[in-house]
Amino acid sequence: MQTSRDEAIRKLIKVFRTYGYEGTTLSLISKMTGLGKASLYHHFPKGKQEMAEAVLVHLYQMFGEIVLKPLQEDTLPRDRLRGMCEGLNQFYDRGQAACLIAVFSLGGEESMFREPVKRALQEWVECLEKILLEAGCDRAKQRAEEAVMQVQGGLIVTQVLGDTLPFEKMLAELPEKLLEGSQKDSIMVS
Amino acid sequence: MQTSRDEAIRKLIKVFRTYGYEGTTLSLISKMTGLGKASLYHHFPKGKQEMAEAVLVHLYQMFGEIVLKPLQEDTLPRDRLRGMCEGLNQFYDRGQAACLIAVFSLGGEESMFREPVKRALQEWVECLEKILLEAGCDRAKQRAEEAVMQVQGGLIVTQVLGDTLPFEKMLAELPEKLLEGSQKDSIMVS
DNA sequence: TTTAATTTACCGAACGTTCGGTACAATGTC
DNA sequence: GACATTGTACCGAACGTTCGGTAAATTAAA
Repeated sequence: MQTSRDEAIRKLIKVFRTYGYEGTTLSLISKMTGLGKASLYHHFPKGKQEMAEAVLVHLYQMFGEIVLKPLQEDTLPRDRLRGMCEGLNQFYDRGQAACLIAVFSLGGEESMFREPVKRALQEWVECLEKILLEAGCDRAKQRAEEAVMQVQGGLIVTQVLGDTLPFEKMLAELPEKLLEGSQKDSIMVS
Repeated sequence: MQTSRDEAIRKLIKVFRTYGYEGTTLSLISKMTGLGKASLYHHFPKGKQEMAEAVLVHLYQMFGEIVLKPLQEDTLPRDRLRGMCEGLNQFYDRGQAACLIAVFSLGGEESMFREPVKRALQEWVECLEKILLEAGCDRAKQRAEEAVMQVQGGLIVTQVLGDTLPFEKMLAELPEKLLEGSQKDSIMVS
């Protein structure tokens, strides 16, 4: 049955996000999913690595749906950015859920997730850059990168401090800040 | 004294920064330091945990010296912030070196480094906030938190993309951006 | 000042445990 | 009966840690 695997993946997401790849053990997975080793290896024959890959794919699709999709809508750039920020707040559970891009970036050169993680990050930056160019922003790529930095760092700060407020505040102001000084969407300070 | 404890710590820093706590094995440590396992236990009787703690303490002191100290100088707020950014660029090797605050934030509640890491982050935010208040900034705490987010996220982006440029650009603009709209240190846009 | 005693720094081998992974029989479901 | 799913027992490898012991430096006693 397909549900079982998808259901397992949904639970696996939390484990890998919380403990990282090396910190996630099979017994931990077994405990958190309620599945025995045999069941896990039935659904993921290649073992732990396949589980992590499945989680990565699942989150990648979710990210596209929840965060990137609002950027493709046919509305004002500012509204699209707001849509993305709402998506980010949901996707990262108000900053409480770690980003696998950050978590799986550990391990130096020999990490097996470097490339897909890098591509995902680049895609995000490019999507943002496109909107900012469209809105007439200068240094669009730099702005896009800095927005991604802000979000990634926001996740860390949130988790370390155990407070979701800074993350949500930051997200709320991100669209305005990104468009600051843009030509087609200028802000008049009262 | 052939290999001092401090010398070992200096080499341990890179290992823990690169591989995280769980990803750092004793054999890896042994290889990177050139010390046998028993020698490591001679310098750090409590083992891996003590090594990580020693690294944490060492980096904490270094951070205070290189990053926080410039904030206490007797100059203009903007110059102090510039000093901090120079310190950050050095401390994080242009964004190539991970921050243990982020790396050791993994592991959920049961992580043994949560508290010291949290305190270090709070101290950083408070130092920044003080400067921003002094400079007459509104929402000083929020600005301070967002600056820390920017730096933390910048490290992740740098390491994932393998490009130090975005991090250095971000640092270069951080002081101006932080003081934007402040009363005592306003910026005249030409 | 020689020498004996102690401490310091270091090592590889081995410990018990847990790791990720496998084999296979037993169960459930159609 | 066929096939997906699971529980149990088990594997070699790697984990963090401890062991017994060596070589050299330091200290103490003669």
